Amino acid sequence: MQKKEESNRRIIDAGFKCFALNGYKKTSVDDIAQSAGVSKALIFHYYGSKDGLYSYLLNYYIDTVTDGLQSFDGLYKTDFFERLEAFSEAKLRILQKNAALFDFSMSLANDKDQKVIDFSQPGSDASKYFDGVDMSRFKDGIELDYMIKIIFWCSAGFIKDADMSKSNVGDVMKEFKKFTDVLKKVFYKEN
Amino acid sequence: MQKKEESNRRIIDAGFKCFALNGYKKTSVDDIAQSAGVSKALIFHYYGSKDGLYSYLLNYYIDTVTDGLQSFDGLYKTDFFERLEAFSEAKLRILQKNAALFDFSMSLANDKDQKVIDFSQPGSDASKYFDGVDMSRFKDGIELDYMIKIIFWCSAGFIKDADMSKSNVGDVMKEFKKFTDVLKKVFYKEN
DNA sequence: CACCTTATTGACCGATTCGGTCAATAGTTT
DNA sequence: AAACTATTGACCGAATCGGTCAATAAGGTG
Repeated sequence: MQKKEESNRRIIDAGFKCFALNGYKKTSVDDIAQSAGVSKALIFHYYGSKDGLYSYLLNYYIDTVTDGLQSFDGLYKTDFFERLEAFSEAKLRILQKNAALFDFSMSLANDKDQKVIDFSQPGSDASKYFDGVDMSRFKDGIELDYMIKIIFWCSAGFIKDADMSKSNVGDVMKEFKKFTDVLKKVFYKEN
Repeated sequence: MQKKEESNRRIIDAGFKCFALNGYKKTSVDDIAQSAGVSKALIFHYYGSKDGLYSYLLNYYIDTVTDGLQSFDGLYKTDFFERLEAFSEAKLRILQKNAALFDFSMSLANDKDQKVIDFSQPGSDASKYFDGVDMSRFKDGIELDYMIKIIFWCSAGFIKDADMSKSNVGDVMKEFKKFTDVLKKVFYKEN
């Protein structure tokens, strides 16, 4: 009887989606139950309370991201774009496990509910994943900070537009590489 | 007695902010009243109902954007970046009137409430403001679509990061021009 | 088939919040 | 102080909130 696991999976997905969309306070258990296509009573049966479900989801999210990035194996790459691609792919592979995880992670920073603030970890920022990168290949005539910002705006825009649901990580990364190739071509010195 | 106008102004600001944050259904009149620092009764006294306030805000938003873009005077510019700058500045000047307007406009697309869908206009897309632009100055070796996407991702990122509250439009545009200069330098043919 | 176990639900609870009303109050002008 | 306007606290019935529980539906096993 693996019906239980599927119901549970749907509750988790719906929970991430709803909490990401409306925050802790403005999300009702009824919302999640309806989104999951499951009775409200079942959610309380599994998680005891709204708090219980939220705590579970938050830990689930933290564990997933931590585990995923712990195995990040791109730190040996010194080329900026190779590192960016490796990091983006690692992140995408994590988020692919659950499409709503990404929205949920974005919503944590905006949720003003004390319950969320108390739980929230001091955000795993991306900067530490870019230590020891070789910046000397960037063009000299253009301010480096601006190029970096442009690159990260593009990454954010790409990941936001990317349709993660229907395509696999490999395809998405192939498309992403086309953009980094353009950026590399225009931002790196010519030689 | 212009106290009335200030209270009204605060209700409008708070209304935009709250509706943008949580959508129509998940926003309570109490939320708006608290955010505006005003009693709930006053809101009903001015606007009659939650519907009434929302309709007023929606029309206010539509009128503001329509009026603002009607006077857009950059259509004669054929250079892509000059047109982009002119369009961005026009948009910024509109949004500067009310900081919450921008968030509100973004939220309209996401609000699934039927009340919002019924009211919502068919979004004033930016594409028609880029007719007749000269694309021949872009480099030949790079796919044009990718460059365009990159440029618009950067615009979105910039406008999202920009702190509209403390600085005036002129300063923000000066900073924006630094970025378009970088993009122009790397995406235009050299001559 | 009957029997047992597990998964799931509809109906319900008291408490809170919802949109909305209204008589009373505070502030300003004359 | 009288008159008027702006604003509010207290309150309404209805809806929704988080949460409970007995009943049921749905396998698995003999």
